[in-house]
Amino acid sequence: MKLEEAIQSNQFKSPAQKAALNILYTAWWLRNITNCTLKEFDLTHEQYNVLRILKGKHPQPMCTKDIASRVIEKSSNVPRITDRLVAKKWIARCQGTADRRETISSLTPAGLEVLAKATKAMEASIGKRLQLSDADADQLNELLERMREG
Amino acid sequence: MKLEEAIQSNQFKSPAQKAALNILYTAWWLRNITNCTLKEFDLTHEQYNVLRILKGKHPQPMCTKDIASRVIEKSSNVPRITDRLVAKKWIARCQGTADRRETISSLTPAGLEVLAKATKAMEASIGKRLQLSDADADQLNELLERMREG
DNA sequence: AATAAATACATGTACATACATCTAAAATAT
DNA sequence: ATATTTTAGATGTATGTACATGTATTTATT
Repeated sequence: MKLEEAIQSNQFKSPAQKAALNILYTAWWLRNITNCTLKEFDLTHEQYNVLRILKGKHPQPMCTKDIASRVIEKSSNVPRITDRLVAKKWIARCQGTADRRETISSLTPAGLEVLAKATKAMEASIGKRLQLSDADADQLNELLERMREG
Repeated sequence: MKLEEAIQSNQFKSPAQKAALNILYTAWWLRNITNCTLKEFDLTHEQYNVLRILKGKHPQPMCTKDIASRVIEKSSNVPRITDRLVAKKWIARCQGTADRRETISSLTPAGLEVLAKATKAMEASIGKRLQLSDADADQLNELLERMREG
């Protein structure tokens, strides 16, 4: 859907302002697709992201600060997201031994399993909905990074 | 900041997957700038957006459904956002007369005033932080819309 | 060693999202 | 005219964001 249709407006102050709205709308569109896909696994977009981050170091555990440095939304409250993953027994948490201020999290076997299933579903759904050639994606990445240079 | 630095990772499955993460991160970056700018006006990004939508029809009022059709995040709970704007006396609400199911909102003079000040601050802050030529912005808009075609 | 500063993270609050359910009113069907 | 369906939006709950503050622990200072 065109942005103009999506937000019922075609009055933009500049191409850059339209691009800003377009990015915000596209981010919502992406989150919506992923949340729909993840719902059957009782996972939210953010919880899935934390599981993926933990997978990146698995079988090594990670402290909360390291997880936080890898999440996309930098104001995420990681302790609360991990609370919910602990409640579902997908991660295990304990106090750090070297530094006892740290809280150490690691994937459980059940966590690994749900992550594998969810990732498979995500790839199928993203592969279907997100039609973008490698060349276009590269160009998009370059423009986004140029935008944030300011 | 490059995406790789921002999320401490350079392991992307494809350019398209990187683009998806890049859009989510850039959306957070944009919301962060706007929230910082709007804070001195006691406005959030979403409240500001609703004020702007109302301005588009002002001095005509709008019903909740029409506002909802214009917001960027399509799962926004518009009645609750307008609740807060009413509490700050920036919009006035009443029941519709032609269709009594509708709730009609309109900007108050104080709402118009805060919106004008906030818009000025937003333009200054966006103008400074968002360096993107018209040609780049046009290309970005085209790529984002192509991405959502799927 | 004792004190001060910095760090890791838990916790509290206000606001927003995502989604389900409820109520009143309008539109439609019978 | 009455009953049914649809629509507008209010409301409830769980989750997440944004940000401030509190607490335990470690590091740095004196």
